[in-house]
Amino acid sequence: MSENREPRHHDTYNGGSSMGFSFMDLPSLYNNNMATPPGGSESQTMRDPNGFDPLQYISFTDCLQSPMDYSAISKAFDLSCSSSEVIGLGDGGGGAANESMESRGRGTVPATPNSSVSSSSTEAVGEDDVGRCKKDQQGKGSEDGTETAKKVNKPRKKGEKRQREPRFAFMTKSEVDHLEDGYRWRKYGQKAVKNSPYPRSYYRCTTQKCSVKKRVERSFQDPSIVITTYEGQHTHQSPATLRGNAGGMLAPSMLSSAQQAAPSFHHELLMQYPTTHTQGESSSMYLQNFTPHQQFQLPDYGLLQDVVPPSYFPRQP
DNA sequence: CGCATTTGACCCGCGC
DNA sequence: GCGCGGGTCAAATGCG
Repeated sequence: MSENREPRHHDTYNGGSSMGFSFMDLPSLYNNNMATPPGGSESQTMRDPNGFDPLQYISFTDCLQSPMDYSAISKAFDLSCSSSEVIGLGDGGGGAANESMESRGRGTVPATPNSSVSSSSTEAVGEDDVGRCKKDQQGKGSEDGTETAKKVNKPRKKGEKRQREPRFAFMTKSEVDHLEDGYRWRKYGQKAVKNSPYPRSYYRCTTQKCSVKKRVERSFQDPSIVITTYEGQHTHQSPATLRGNAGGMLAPSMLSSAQQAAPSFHHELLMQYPTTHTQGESSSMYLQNFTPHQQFQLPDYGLLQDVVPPSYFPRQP
């Protein structure tokens, strides 16, 4: 079927400003609007009058490149936040994160290189596949034929919670849902998102042994914004990188120039925030002081609320 | 023909 | 315990 499978709803683009601002607008955006974190008395971190250094922003391809190292990411964020708006919070394990956000004076960003993964992943990496093995087992187990009704049944050990890989989410302003990041992805699912007209798509890296997944969702508040959440770490190099950046992929090294020229890169990275998300509790690193531009005020944040605590979004009166 | 996408069904965790 | 929502599977289908 060639019907446009992606409910793009161009008509709902909030006309004025689709593609209205770019990378370079971010700093001013922050400086202007992010002074008062919701729920917080006031912020202090965001002064960077002219200090926006694009190079301090890592691209998502950066993050995904090769053995993605979340500690590196956290460092990168450390960089960013020291100069502006993104703050990595030491995880502290689950619920502590929220608390620490509220209570702890920010600005001190504990460089906790391990924190992003420490809390949850002992075996998570590379083994998302609690589900995979289940399939094997199921395949063998269901040979008696009694399983017809249950296609998916997961012999997961009791008491063993599904392990979540560290997640890393980005907001990009893009016309296309599926951002070209140099890796090959296979779509394995799509779900309607509650309170949103836009579906969420689920992708998995097609490379063997690589269990990285990503979710792509369009903000219904601002349809021009795509929220991409990566989960897991690539165990390989980006195919596009290996091919010498063929295919129009944006290599990390190209980012800075991309910021200036945005060549064929039709999405603009607006925001990124790493997170480890362990089933039900966001933790570790949050975007802080994220007082979005009007455009980002999302009553229902979809994926965002998954990775960013609600208190980080402005409440609408 | 092989690979990617679509889509309905199913499982799981969580809140009530 | 039940219902809901999120996440995943896999058969069917489409496409190059």
